[in-house]
Amino acid sequence: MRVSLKDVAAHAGVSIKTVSNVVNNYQHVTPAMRERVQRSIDVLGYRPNLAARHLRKGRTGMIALALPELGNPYFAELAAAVINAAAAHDYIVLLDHTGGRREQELLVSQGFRARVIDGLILSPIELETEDLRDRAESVPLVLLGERDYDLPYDHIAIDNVAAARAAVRHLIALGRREVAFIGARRGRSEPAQLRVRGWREELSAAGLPADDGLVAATDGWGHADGAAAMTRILDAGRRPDAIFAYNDPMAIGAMRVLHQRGLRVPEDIAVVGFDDVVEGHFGAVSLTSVSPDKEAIGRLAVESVLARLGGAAPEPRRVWAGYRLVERESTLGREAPEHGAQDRSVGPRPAGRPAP
Amino acid sequence: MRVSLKDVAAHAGVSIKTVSNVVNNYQHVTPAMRERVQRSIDVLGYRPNLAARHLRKGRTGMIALALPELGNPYFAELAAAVINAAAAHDYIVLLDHTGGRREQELLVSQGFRARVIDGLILSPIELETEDLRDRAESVPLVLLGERDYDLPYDHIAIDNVAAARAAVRHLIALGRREVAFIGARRGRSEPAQLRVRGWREELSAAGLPADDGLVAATDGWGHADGAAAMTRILDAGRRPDAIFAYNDPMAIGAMRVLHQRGLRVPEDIAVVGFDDVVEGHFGAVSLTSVSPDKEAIGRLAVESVLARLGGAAPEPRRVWAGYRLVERESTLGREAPEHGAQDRSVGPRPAGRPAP
DNA sequence: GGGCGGATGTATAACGTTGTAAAAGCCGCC
DNA sequence: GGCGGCTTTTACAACGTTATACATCCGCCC
Repeated sequence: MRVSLKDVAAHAGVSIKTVSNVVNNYQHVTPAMRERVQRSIDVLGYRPNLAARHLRKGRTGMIALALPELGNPYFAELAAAVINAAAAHDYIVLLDHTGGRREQELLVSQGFRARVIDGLILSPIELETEDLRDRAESVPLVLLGERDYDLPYDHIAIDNVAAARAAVRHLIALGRREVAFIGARRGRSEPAQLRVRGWREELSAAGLPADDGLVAATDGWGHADGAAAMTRILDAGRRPDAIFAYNDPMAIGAMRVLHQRGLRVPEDIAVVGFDDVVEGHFGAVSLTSVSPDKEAIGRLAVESVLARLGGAAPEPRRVWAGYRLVERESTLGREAPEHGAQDRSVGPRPAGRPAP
Repeated sequence: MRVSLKDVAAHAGVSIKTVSNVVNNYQHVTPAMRERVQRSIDVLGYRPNLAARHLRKGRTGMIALALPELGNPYFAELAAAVINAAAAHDYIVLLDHTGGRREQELLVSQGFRARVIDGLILSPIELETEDLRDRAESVPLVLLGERDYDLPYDHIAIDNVAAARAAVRHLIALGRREVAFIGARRGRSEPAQLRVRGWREELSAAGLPADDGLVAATDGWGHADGAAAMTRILDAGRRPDAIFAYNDPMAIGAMRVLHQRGLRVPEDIAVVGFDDVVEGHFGAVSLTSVSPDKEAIGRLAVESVLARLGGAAPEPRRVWAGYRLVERESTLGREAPEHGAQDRSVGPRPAGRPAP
């Protein structure tokens, strides 16, 4: 059986609490005593029982991170960032995936999946404001991502409208005049709304068309959805000279269709994605993309959750992490594609802390 | 504060244990009593404290899954499979990433990262047999992946040698005569060894060259490593007519280099990857790949861990999950690339349970 | 030398749950 | 009516930890 404080105490000939004091680095322990106890700890191979500690302290040392899906590399990279940030605070992350389904998101937000957690970081897709309004759950919640809620929860995101505008501005600066948007989700009120808005605003500001025929709604947000949307646009007879996609997988799916139709990227059609996932760096044509500062998002999310532990209730705040537009071959201007070229950054890097 | 069994008991006018019995669906509770207690539970909104339950029962209901990295979509998809399989047994998964570094893997295998778990599923990269031999940790361990250990732990994997042979056989059947291997890790004894062996065996069996000049060792296993390896092969003056890569990201990195050098896939060089990640389906040239049955691997891993809980110690076993070779454009034969073509399966689907 | 205060160690009671054993209630039967 | 055998409920003791309050020790000052 596992060795407990009691065993160590017996072995060292001291009280249980003294051992506990050593384990917890309590200040008033003589060096001699500390060493003596430590020796017993080492000999017996004592390791604290976290369940007991949790019970006693009322905290578990774990936070949950609920993402739509792990298959999307953006979320996988984000998860890695959160895990690292949490580890820096001696916190463990419990990962959950909702599939972006409202039902699952609701379940998670109400704590049914994991009732062992001190806090929850949730990246919702379909969840509506009302779903969260009557959340009868005391576990602190921090929201992530593009959805825009008017609710008393911390929300970490990049400025999606500004980022989308930067992407479209870049396309316009290249001389593109007909910029299609791929990926506003079909039949949903909110998601992708901010990126569509940025797209529309920037085009309007430049006096360019932003009609509905240029927006391709989709059911999901994967490669296949991007490919389907691109197919639909072309089959409808439109020939945009630029694409702005909701995320990188959709952009990549769209580029495959363009390739198959014999359209050249970027000569015939320039493409910009969103998320800057590694996959986009290594296609036959590398992908220009909006690159959110994932490290910052992860760090800020963890800090926000932890700041609300133990009943502390700071004013809810919206935190903006940084982003930048990374230009690659899919939007190259006149110059020939150059292998090994440095990434160039463009556009604002607002709020949050500066990226490393 | 949160409501406990005691509060419910007081509210319902019964003993604590009776409430506990209701919560746990204990058999001998009269319907009347059950309803009365249930009503109090509902009114007060009672939810069990898992920390206390864990302390009492000695189990936590959590298993850890330690993977090299989440950024690789194969591992992300595998993680999703494990999470689902665990959920089916009311188990929660705690995800950890080791970066494939021996030090981290050692730490995880010895339970230093998370000491709250009932079991551990570990996918090692650098860990050596000796590292595990003197593991002084009572938490059940199940191994995943290509490494081949002679140790008393369950090991879930596909038959890497056979799978590699199937991939190379496919290339040979297409008439390819010079098949390079990308991705044997540099300076390591074991990893990728099985896939290299399968590659070598199949080539030898066909009387084709399998010399060291056709093997490109790499430091990592990402896109960039694949690209670098491909560059090195070409710069060394070799002109293989086929590539077998350790995994899909490396294959994709290699294909980008081929594209930049003006070599056509599959006409000049056919490419086969390993893992069948979604990303490979949507490149300009879609990627033929060995597709392990990730669902089965996840399910088998969870079942193996859970079977060892509570001191049960079944005979250690090696379990083989199924796989198949999915042909796509990167190895198309004479036919022109055909959009929307059905995936074709080739090769064995051994052991494990059949895939759905 | 008695008292005082800070530093150090200890006994005990929680935290919320479940297993054990015993008590209480119920039934039919002699 | 009492008794055995069942079902249902209860009391109590763990599980391993930490917080609280108290006991002890030491040196120091008046």
